[in-house]
Amino acid sequence: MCKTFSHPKRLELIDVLRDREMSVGELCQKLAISPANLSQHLAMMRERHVLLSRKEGNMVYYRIANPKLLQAFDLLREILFQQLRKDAALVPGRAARKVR
Amino acid sequence: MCKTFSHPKRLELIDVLRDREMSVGELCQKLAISPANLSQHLAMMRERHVLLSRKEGNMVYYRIANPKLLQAFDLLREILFQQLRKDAALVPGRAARKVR
DNA sequence: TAATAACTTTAGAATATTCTAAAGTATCTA
DNA sequence: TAGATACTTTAGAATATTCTAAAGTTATTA
Repeated sequence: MCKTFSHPKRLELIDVLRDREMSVGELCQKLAISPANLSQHLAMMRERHVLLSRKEGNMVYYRIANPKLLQAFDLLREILFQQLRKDAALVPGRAARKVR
Repeated sequence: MCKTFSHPKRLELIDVLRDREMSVGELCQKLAISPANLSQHLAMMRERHVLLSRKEGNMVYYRIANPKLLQAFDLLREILFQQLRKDAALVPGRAARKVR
């Protein structure tokens, strides 16, 4: 499952699907990626139960399978921001500036 | 940072370091992996601020940099177990058995 | 101070992932 | 029903990751 998170476009995918499901066409535009390549990423995330898909007529809609995934990602994001604040504090010219 | 999680030995590393720091030698035994290879994984995780290291005499001790990482992993683990329960419920012969 | 122990680094071979282009499958519309 | 739309699949080339073996550090011990 964690392999699903090791590609920037796939992380973007999770972020973009955070609030609502989207069709492959929409995702294709948002991510600026070829349909074939997008479809491969989507298939892989679906097989690993990270995304769910639903077909409606001509179009296929994808959504995040489990809301806990978003909770986990919010925690990881917090870690990242904490780290960025620490790193910024170490840059001499900006040591005094509080990054909030 | 998420690339850090895309290799089974690195996930094992996080799991093994959950409760306490460990020396490279100890980790090498626990994970059954060559020192050189382990050192590469450790270096990569340290550079990405997932692990911290501390040198004491001859030995180097590694630990998890941020406890929130463990929270995030517990959430992912829950997702995985929820999924396993769903999958088990779909196997005909075991449909009636409650997996708890 | 020479030898050893505990790690790390480097280079390159082995392996895995990712992307592109072309062909394929449903579904819809004129 | 022919063509178009929306997406998927396949094959293989391009790229990235991982591992192994050998050499390199640093600290300890005889």
